[in-house]
Amino acid sequence: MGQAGERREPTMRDVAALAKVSIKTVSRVINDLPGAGAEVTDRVRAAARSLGYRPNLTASSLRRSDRRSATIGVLFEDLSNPFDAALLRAVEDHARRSGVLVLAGSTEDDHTLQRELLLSLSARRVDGVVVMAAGGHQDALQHERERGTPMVLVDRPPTFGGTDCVTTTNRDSSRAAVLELAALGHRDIAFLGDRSTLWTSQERYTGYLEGLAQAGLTLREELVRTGLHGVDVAETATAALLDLDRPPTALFTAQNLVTVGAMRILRTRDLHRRVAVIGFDDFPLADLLDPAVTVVRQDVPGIGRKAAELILARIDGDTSPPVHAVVPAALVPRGSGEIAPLS
Amino acid sequence: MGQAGERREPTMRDVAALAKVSIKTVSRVINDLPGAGAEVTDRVRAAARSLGYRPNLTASSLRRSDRRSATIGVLFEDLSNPFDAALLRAVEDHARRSGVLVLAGSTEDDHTLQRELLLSLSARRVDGVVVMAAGGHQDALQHERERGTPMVLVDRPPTFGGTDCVTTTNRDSSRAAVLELAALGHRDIAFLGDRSTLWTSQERYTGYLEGLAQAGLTLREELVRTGLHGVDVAETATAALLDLDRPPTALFTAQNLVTVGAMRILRTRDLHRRVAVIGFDDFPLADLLDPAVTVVRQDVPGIGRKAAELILARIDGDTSPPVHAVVPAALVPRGSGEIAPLS
DNA sequence: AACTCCTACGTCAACGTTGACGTAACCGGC
DNA sequence: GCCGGTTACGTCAACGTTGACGTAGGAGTT
Repeated sequence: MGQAGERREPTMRDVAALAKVSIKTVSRVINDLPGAGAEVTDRVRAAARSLGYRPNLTASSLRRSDRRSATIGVLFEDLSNPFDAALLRAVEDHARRSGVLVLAGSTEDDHTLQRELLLSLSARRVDGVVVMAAGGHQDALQHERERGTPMVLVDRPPTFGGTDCVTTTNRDSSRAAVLELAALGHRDIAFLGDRSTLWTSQERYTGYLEGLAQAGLTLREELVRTGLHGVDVAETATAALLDLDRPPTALFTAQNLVTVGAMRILRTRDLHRRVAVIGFDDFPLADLLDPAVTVVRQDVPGIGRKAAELILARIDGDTSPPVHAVVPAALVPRGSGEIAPLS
Repeated sequence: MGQAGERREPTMRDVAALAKVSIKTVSRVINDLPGAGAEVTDRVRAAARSLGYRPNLTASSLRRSDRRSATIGVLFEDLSNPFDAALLRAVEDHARRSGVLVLAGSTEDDHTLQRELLLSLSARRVDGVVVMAAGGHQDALQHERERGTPMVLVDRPPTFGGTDCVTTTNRDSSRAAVLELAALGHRDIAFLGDRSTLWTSQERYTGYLEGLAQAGLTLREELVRTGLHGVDVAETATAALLDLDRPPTALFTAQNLVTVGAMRILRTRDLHRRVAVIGFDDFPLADLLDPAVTVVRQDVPGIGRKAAELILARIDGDTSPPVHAVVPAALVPRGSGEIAPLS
């Protein structure tokens, strides 16, 4: 209520007094429930307007039997990451259309923080949560789910049962990317991945292995670099790969920031037109780089929409069996992935 | 609470019954208030844990005299825009450290939507709001502010009084950018701006005019293109500029998406190494483009921190006069802005 | 005319929590 | 043994709203 005024918020009681009706009648009018005459309805509306009455959803949800707060929690790793931000936006859009608002938080892929945020959301009695699970164990998530909180995981599936999730074709699309590179003649294809505690990293790595196998290539362990959290670390790893006696002629970078780091180093070494790159996850301006970056693009709006649909349905009491929705990703050839090896 | 269990949430009453104390004692223990003995405290804690008790912040805030919901609203234009997303993240971080969560929404620069979202936030009794005002009139914002809701505007100042805001050095930095281009010998410097209803666009345009004047250049009206909302429109406008009989040798692009559109067209016309560009707002990968893009970079974390500090202080009852904080932006020379005109 | 039914209200208690206030037990000092 | 003070509880009402239920009056039916 703050510095200006310090007035008490008008309540239904105040409206009732002004309109000379009972508080219950005000409740009926405000909620468009039957049982209020036309003339009384007008009087109540006028009184509410003149007092600047605003319904109190917290009091209402406390008392109502359904207990809805019309609010969901969204916990992603980092809301400033373009992927997370786009996903949040998609979820928010669909939620808003159902009158549901979004409490958003960044978990930093940290269990403790994720747990604290879950508790904070729970204290505010959100109707459900959409979570990008922090890597490693999911104890706090599982506990929250088992309390009955509707939950949808995005990007990464649960390690426990009974919970919906929405992911993309991590493994299949990774395999396809590697086969694409192999088809151009690349035999030394490196894998640069995010922290290997992340399910997506593991899946993409598995896809990489499958791709190599299917192409009849043998894995060179020293071409695999994981645990690359952020652009800086990815740069270092890329530099190290290029310093090998037999450096890779193509890179499969399994996360957007890793792709950026790799491109940056290739650029500084003037190898960007000679070493092929396919990245997982599209990112803004990938098409404007030199060369434009070939990526596996997730359908972010599609994932967000699906996640929103699922959580809203569960909140509405949908008790059908849990769903693992897989939204297909697509290879977007732009140039960097179409560079053939120097023979 | 959803499909699994359908159990009733345990309340303080349940905990009290199990611990064989009064409900008020449970309240004291849960809130770490004095007046509970050591043995009783242990019993209550044990009971709460065994029942899986979770405090109900909505009930608590309804009853408490301070009425805090420990939640603020954040309404930005588009949460998937990198600038907005980074700002949200900065605000969220600082709020969380004070135990405050963030209800986030995108206004799409639409008054109606902004008004609806404000009402939704108000119904949930948020403690305050941080808003990127939609262009044009600010009636709904002003009304909300006058009700006493603590409010901080970011990126754009209020058209009404008594309200804090945080902006950047739009005009000064724009002038500096134009002077930079002029110093290189550019005499035909175009201005490409976002919708001119936006205060930031106007300020940046004013800075552009000041820069021209200070450099002794005359304004060529046909080199000014505004109302460019989004990358596509910016592309069209850039193409039109380049098709002039006497096209500009330098572009000042006054918003990040506009910069992207301009770079894209310069690239397709192979003019990217001949036409200079300075953009307002940094964006991811600006340093990786060819040429790397010289930009005016806002201190986004600084803006977010300041906004969070202000709103939290106001919520805490700070009644000092309203502040217009200006967080300085910096010119980041990377290459595109250092291209001299062909003589 | 007595009846049922419906509409348009009103009254009351309860949602989960906490502020205000009450009280019994105990402590120290004289 | 009495007083004033403190500690550790408990009781009660209230925050703003709504579900359950009550009731008065009118319309329709028999």
